[in-house]
Amino acid sequence: MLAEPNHIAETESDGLALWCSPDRRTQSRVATLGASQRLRPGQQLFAEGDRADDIFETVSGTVRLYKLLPDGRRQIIGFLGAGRLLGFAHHDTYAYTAEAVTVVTLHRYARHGFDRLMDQIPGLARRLLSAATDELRAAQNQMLLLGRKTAAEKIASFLLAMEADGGNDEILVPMARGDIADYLGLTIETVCRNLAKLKQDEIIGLPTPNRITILDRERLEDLAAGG
Amino acid sequence: MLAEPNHIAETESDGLALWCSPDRRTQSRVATLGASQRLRPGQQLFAEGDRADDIFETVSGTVRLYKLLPDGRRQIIGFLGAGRLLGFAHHDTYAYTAEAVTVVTLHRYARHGFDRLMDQIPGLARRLLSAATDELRAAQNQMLLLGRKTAAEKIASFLLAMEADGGNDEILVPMARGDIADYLGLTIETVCRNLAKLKQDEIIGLPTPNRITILDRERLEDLAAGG
DNA sequence: CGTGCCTTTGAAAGAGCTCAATCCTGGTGG
DNA sequence: CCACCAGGATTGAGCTCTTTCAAAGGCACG
Repeated sequence: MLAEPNHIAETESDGLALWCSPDRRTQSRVATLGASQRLRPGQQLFAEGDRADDIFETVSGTVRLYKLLPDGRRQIIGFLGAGRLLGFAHHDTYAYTAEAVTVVTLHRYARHGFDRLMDQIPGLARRLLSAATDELRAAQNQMLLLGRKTAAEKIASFLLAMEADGGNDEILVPMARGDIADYLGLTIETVCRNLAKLKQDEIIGLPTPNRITILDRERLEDLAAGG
Repeated sequence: MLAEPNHIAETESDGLALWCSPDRRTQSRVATLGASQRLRPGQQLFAEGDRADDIFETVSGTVRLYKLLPDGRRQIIGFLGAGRLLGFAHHDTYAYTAEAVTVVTLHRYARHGFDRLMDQIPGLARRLLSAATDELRAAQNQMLLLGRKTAAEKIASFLLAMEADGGNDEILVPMARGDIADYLGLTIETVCRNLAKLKQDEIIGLPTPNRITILDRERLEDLAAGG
């Protein structure tokens, strides 16, 4: 997956965080490659199998990445908040579909120009490698979750991973229950039931479907780890 | 995960495939960093949480990478055949445990020397990025498998992914049933039962537990895709 | 103030798991 | 050379967790 669901807040990003070089000339070279874009909820950035001509950087909003089986079963690979890169398959087609969850603003860069940049800017490839390594680690954690955690453990892990913003114990959940289910390898009903259970046990509060408060972090962390 | 289980044959690799540069001076610089090593089945290369001081390259044999939950549940992240890199977390500790499945020979490189190389050899970081991107794609496929495929579909997908060697329809399975189960998010018994079912349906042959022949590739592929 | 979508809750069904017994095979020792 | 043993593989039976199918609730939007 391309993201652990950290940093999914609705904050703005000034962009180009990954390749903002100390060199000012480089910056402008990057900037001229990009075009800004705005998407409504549900709109696609690209679909699995499309020719991968562009690379994207999110500026605000939340994006979901997913793969489908022929019969329509869906696995969400990751959610991306502000300031993340996507579309970075070095092959010729995208390996997954990317859609806006909320209103999304982003930059689009032509891949061929980007390739050139990698040769010209020393350290860029290395910084991207570092980012890819992080995503790989997140993907491995998600494999552990999908393969070996129970529904309750998955939900607890998800909530803790989503919680990365305000510092208080308030989690803003931009995506619908169906997205959470397809991210955790569950059904909508199982997600609902487990959230209801957590609420009933007074581990979380659920003022609205999209706002969750952590009431007992310790027990939530125990659950997430499989305690 | 670090690998789709292609290239798991017992073949030898001449090593350093990823950074064998056209520049001969570079080659020797790399070579002097490395030390050879031989492990018996079950021996560890490193454990999750160890200080990540070294990077490894497999030469022959099969390695398993896995993560554990506190109570012992295990998720195998990937199997590595000959000529693969591992230990390449750019953080200070390994994110998973690596163990020999078969007898394994490998090279060990000091990370700090490797970091220097990345700055000195143009294109090395970029080649590694390309490798990391491939592994990411494999990890995403595995997330789809773990989160959304049935047991039968998982087994079929696994067999097809393992089949990458001889060109004939013979699959050599170096790992035990328990490893397969922990790779697919199943139990040993479910793996056995589904293999037995495939055999009974004359889709595969099972002359010994570690040798599987594909009798009806078409039906196997249908199964793997969720048909 | 409908209408439709998302969420929540209930009841029944089923896929995969657990527990347990048996089978097979390769390595050992007599 | 052959019987014995240990560990992995296989098979069986019952059970559990999650899913499936179904029916309300609730909220936003027109």
